[in-house]
Amino acid sequence: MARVGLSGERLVAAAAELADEVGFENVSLSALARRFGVKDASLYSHVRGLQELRTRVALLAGGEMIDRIAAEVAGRAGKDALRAFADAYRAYALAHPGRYAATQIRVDPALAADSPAMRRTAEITYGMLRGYGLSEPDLTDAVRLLRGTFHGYCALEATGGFNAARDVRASWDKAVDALHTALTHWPRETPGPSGTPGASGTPETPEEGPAA
Amino acid sequence: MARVGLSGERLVAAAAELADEVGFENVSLSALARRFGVKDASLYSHVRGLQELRTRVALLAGGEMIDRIAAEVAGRAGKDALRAFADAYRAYALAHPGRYAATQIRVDPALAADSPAMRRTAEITYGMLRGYGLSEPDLTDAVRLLRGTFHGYCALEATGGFNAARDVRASWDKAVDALHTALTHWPRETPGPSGTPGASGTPETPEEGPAA
DNA sequence: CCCCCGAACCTAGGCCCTCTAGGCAGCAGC
DNA sequence: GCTGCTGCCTAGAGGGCCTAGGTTCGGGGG
Repeated sequence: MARVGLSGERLVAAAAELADEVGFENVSLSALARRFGVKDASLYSHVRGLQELRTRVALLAGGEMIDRIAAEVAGRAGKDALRAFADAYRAYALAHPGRYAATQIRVDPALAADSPAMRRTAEITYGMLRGYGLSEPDLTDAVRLLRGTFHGYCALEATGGFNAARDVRASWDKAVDALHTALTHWPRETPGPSGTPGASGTPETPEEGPAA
Repeated sequence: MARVGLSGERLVAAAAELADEVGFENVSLSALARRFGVKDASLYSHVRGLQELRTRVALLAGGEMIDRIAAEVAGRAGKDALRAFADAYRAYALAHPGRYAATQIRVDPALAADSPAMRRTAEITYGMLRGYGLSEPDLTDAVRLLRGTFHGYCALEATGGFNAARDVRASWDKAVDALHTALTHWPRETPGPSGTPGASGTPETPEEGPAA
């Protein structure tokens, strides 16, 4: 039979495309094999199974996403950087819903920890926040707030959670503005009576990026 | 054979429990039937299929969730109400991960629109924001920001997205504080040159709740 | 009390999916 | 041209969703 020239990379790339078309949870090895004109059992020489395929798509998408974000954030600071980050994030999530969904799966922390995408994401996120003059643990708290808001907003928008007539893009701009004011007026530790312990230590393990 | 006494309600309730145990995406009709000591084909007299089961679990969970939230928010206003809402939201999401995941699936908008849970969620959310003195379209924008942040934060926490050593609960408190300051310093329309149209009309279709 | 009828549960089977075991054929190097 | 690796194959087990049609249980009317 004519050899198609399968490889792990080609499978992962095709799976990412398929995910954007039919949804991440609907990518199946069968469908992927069909797309290559090949039997599903043939894929197992290149990919250990569905799970490995999924995590490889997740890492691919995480890398793509942080590259786009980094390109937009580069050279900007403060509110400009925040807006660039936010818009690039949302643009990727909307343009590549399947890949974006992939970035949200649970991945073996050890495997994720030494993925370059994660390291880059952490660097860029923390770097973007440096202009706001926060220090640990507020930095980590702010990163979590941003990641949560960006993800939740895009997830709700993608699943049709926003039904009101209001334009989503305009709402998004306002949300980013609101996050900016939240960051500039960040609730500092007011040393009240018996304040929280709040270990203001070193960065330790930085918060990671979308490819969790 | 001994009749087990199946019914749509019992199936949905059991599916919700199963979802909390094994994850929402892992509830299968087969597993549900097994749990009742019954063949999977027997479930089709009570439930049209997997999809209907899922959306019924989603509506159940949405109702439970907004009930808990309403109980906590009742009698509070301003920042107290926000904190009560947020904490009840997160508590439900962490205590019932499967049910919570169910609330995030895409549901037929027509079906969702006349679900009492959705109406209640919209009422309570908008009511909670009334103290911040916002008017449309800022109200809708603020609702979207809150929903996005709450959902994204809980989703990331649930899927293990927060790896840093920082206590998540403390981060959450800070995030809610930050949202409060964002709401109190909400970016108003500064009528600059050629400002956005910004139809400041009536509430129209209010934003709906977690049971999207 | 009995019968009867509808509902509750069953078996059988089709289709799709994942994954394993083992076979054959095309391409590289000798 | 031969050899051997490996890319792709067939065969098959196991599970999930769902339909069609059979059987038996339980309650209500005669």
